[in-house]
Amino acid sequence: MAIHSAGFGDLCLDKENGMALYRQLAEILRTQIADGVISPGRKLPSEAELSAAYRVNRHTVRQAISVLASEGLVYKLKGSGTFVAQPAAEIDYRVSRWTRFTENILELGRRPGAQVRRHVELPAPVRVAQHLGIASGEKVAFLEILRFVDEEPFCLTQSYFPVALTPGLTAKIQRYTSLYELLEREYGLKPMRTRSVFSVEFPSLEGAVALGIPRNLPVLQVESTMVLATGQPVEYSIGRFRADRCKLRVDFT
Amino acid sequence: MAIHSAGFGDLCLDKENGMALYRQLAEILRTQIADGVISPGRKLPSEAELSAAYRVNRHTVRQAISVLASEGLVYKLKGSGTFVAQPAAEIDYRVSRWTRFTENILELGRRPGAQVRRHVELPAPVRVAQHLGIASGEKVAFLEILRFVDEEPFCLTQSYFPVALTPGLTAKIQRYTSLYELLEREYGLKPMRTRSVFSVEFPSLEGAVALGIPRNLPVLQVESTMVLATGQPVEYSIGRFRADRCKLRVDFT
DNA sequence: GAGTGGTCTAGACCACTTA
DNA sequence: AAGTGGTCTAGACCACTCT
Repeated sequence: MAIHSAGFGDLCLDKENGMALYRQLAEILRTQIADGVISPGRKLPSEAELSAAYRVNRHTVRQAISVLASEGLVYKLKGSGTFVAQPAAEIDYRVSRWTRFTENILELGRRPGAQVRRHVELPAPVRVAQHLGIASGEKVAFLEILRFVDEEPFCLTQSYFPVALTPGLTAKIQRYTSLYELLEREYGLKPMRTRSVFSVEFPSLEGAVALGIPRNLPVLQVESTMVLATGQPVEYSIGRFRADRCKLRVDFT
Repeated sequence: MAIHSAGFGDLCLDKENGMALYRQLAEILRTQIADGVISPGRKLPSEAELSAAYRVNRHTVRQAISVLASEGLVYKLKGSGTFVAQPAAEIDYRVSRWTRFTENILELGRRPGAQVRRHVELPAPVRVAQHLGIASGEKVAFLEILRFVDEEPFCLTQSYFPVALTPGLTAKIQRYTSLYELLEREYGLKPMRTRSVFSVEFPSLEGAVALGIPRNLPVLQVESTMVLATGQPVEYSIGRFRADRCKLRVDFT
């Protein structure tokens, strides 16, 4: 493949100005991406091409690209090339007492989706038991759901429910697209969010694969506790959101 | 300097098992750190030592260490060495309608601190004007404050106030340790948080230096709008928290 | 001055994708 | 089969820190 871009002479990098070559190259590429010289989804020149064009070693090129990759600005496909990431139209996701994923996304005029990856009953781990106000080891229903917006992975959620409140939950989940529709129709439960804790974490290997991001891209994690009108805890969940796709908004009304 | 650690033979890395050498080495180091074999604050063996001990090239060692560095597990000091990061005792920071930094930290039994890095009046940028409900270009007081917990950088906050509501703010700020004490005593204002937007961002160069973190470590960003009892916006702020030091908690009471 | 991490080059082999 | 990124080695020079 030929290099289409004009201006790929060799004048560009300056060995004397004190800034490392790879930083200079990263800056050039960052600017070209920002300016749309290489548009989202398009392939960057290969490492060999950049190496030749800027007259630096291929490893120096790799170092430059790795900077951009660690910021999520580009992504690499083995054997295929390095591509400019989609600008990740940001989703303004509301977190409040009553908001639920499906309605939240529909209100934004986008298509919500979900895939149940795991559904089992298990003894409550200590941490989960504490949040649910039950004895450690008591049975809980565990759900792991990967959620999509416009068919793109958006967040991976692990939820725990006391089996006492939601008997048979793991069996019924496949028949619904919305978790909260299920809770209301099958059990007459209307959980209310009572606490959310926001933090930045790096995904597990499995989580990264599910969300379609590299392990070195951080996720926005939200631990939430849901209760009934009586105050009894009904759900403890850990949601891991793709940090490049959303901001989480809380309104203190 | 001699190598103190026992067990630094050469048996460890397996070239055949398919996992890259640098990943294997990263895993070994990660485990040693987790197990306390190398305790926080202590120096890792130098790149040259690791290279010799595990019989791999120094670049392979660097690649392994860079994995850990990008997770904030270790940090490097030029000319000095690579060190295990402090486990960063996590701070449970409450975000609510009325909570303020100083009280928040005092309640946790820790020492709050602050340093005003910038205080100027300037014409409101578009974005700021929108949030404050004023005309773009109208005068606002701009404050940049670096906050500490136990003398360690904790968050960097940029705040904007309409000058009309807080005349002379930038001149008075140096006389107070708590911003909200100032607002109440000098202007009789009791701002209430009405909205917070949480996201993950990478720090600017300057921000990274102030917070004492590398640029490739993400920060937890919180954009907040504060209003008076009348509903009039009085402050728009962007706080960037060290993600390794805190979780932000919201209670929906 | 010795030791450290930071940067750059050169060359090699591999597994994977694409055609 | 050709091209791509992934990994590893070897050797070099630098600026910085420590003592």
